Amino acid sequence: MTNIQEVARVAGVSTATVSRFLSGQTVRSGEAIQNAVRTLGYSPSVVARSLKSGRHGAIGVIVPDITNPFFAALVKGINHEVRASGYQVILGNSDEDAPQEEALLAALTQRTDGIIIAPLVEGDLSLVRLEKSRTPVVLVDRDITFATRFDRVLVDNLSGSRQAVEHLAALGHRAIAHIGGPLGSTPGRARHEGFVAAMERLGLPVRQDLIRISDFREEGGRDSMRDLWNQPDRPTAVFIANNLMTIGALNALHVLGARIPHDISVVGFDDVALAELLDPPLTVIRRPDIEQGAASARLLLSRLEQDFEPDASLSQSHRITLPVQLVVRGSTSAPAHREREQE
Amino acid sequence: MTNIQEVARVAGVSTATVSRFLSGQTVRSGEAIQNAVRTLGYSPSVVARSLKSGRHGAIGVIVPDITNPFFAALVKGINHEVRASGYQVILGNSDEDAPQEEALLAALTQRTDGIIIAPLVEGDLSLVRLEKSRTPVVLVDRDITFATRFDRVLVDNLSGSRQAVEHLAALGHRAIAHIGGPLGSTPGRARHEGFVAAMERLGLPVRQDLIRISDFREEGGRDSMRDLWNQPDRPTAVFIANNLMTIGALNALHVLGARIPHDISVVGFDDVALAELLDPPLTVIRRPDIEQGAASARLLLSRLEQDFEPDASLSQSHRITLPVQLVVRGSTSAPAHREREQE
DNA sequence: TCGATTACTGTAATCGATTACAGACAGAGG
DNA sequence: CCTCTGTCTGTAATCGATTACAGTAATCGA
Repeated sequence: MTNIQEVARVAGVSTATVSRFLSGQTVRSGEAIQNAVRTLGYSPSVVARSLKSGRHGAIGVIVPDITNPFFAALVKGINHEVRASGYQVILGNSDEDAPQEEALLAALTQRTDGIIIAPLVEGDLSLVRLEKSRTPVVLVDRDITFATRFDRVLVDNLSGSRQAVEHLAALGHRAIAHIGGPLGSTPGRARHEGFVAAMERLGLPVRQDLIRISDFREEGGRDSMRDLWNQPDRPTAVFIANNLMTIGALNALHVLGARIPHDISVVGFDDVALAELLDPPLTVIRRPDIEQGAASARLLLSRLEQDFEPDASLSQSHRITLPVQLVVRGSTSAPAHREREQE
Repeated sequence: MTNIQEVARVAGVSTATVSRFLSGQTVRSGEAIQNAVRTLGYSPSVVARSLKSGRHGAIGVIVPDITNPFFAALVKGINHEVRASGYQVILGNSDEDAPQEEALLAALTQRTDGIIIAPLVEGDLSLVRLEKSRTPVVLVDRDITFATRFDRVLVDNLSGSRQAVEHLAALGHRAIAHIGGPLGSTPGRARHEGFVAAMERLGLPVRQDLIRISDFREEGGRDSMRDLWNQPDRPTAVFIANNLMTIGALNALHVLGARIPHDISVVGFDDVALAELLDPPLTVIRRPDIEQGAASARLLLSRLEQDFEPDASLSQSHRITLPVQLVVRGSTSAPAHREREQE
């Protein structure tokens, strides 16, 4: 790799002059430097530059599982927003493993100017440590109360659960089940709370035997669904708190030979690819996934610009909540007549 | 951020001693240094380290579209393999944009020790430039003949096409259509060639009116399928060269009201999520996507280790071809009796 | 007791770019 | 002709870690 000394030598000037020319100042021997740069194929070392300046020209993104279409879409939104700004996006995949997430966090705080993360565990020590540093951080889908320094980009989980329950209730369902995510995580907790609140508001029974708290994974959804189905007093509808568990539940129902929506209506949180081509097409709560990424990126970028004028660093942390939307397809209908016996 | 000087000062030794202690050498005041490191919360700057050493402890991965499940799986496989080695994975998404890919390549060659890439354009100038550098490179899905320095990890496209055609032919199809990818790309070219070769070997007519060369995207698949369907002399089966085009084609057939497999049998290349829950379940050529990522990572890592012993750098570039496998589900069957009229 | 060996330590150069500082030089104004 | 101003330039310090080199002290054997 050619370095700035080489360029200076060839152009017959000092390295300071080359550096100044490259940063846009007018110098006498600009043309000679230009030529030297071209013939040598010189481009400045980003490593040396960031050692001197402390800035990396990159932002870090940490997700638990890049094969989850939601996170892929999130990353796409981030990328799209960051592209014009000249920053690099460095993506880390923690594989849902807390130690690995911590390692990623440590590595990326050293290589980037700011981080977008959907942390696995909300009370994590590494987050506490992170808050003490002055790295700008945007949390996705996590409404952590103690971390007031962090910006947060959420979706309206409560509204999503309410829309799902109201839709099912309007169709005549009373025995509505819920497969939820971990209550230690914001989406798990909020969607569960939203479900319970909506049921109560509509005067429907909140039956603990129809609520399964699972893990946001496909296997968890499968097992919970099988479990619910094998109950003596089966639900006529189920609201499932994320995409992967919905897929698992659909698989379970398929294997069990259940007819959707005749035997059971299904509403999932998060749209899934091919939802329209499924048998039947899946009714879901859809969230603006790409937009959620874009909003996170905008927040982070604005904070990075802000960092240049340090007096503004007192500014409050932002908290954005994006709306979600019920998309009715074929997996929900009025309950079959079996429901009448129960009334 | 505390630096090594600070640690040296607190421990009462020189920076050289601290550095030596941290790299595992035995020093007299190890305990004092240990304490200083702990109380100061010191961790060495990776930026300074890579400026000095020229190594970054990171590998770069560039994909055209992270929301394509194949690339997401590829990245997962890479991550999984790299995890133990202590390297970071830095992922770049070119969004199928050549200038952005080139910018990513330039940025990542500066920040990483080696690159795994599935380039957009095979004859790209930036690839030629890359070959002249001595950055280790692994190409995924691209069998570029001029770039002999690069390792390559491919799948057996020819075999995949053959398996698809033989399956359809065995069911009795003769009017088999093909929706292909760009012939300038290895997968597009090889799958098309494999299709033609298999048809000829079985004595089936290769009808140009049933071949559409498209772009590997969902819209391309949709348009091509609609086009094929609206022909006077429709095919009874179609083999589609990748996942996204298959999804597009399924959408088109859904909108057109075609019944699968009664009206038309469908085989896709690349498995798709939920394939089993589709109506009907989709028959596909499945490739080992995660394994393809893992193999790429192994190749790159071994080359990075090799770099320590420079005499071995003469070693040949590797070329790995992974097998693919036909997965028969419900979207293929014998052609309906309309076929008889044509015979 | 002396020289040789071993085991450790500190000084200072180095990686490549940026930038504070001071010096050089031209042109303007008195 | 002298001084002052403005514009450009080079020298050298700096970012934080690594490491060649030289030096010191302790230990061992003769």
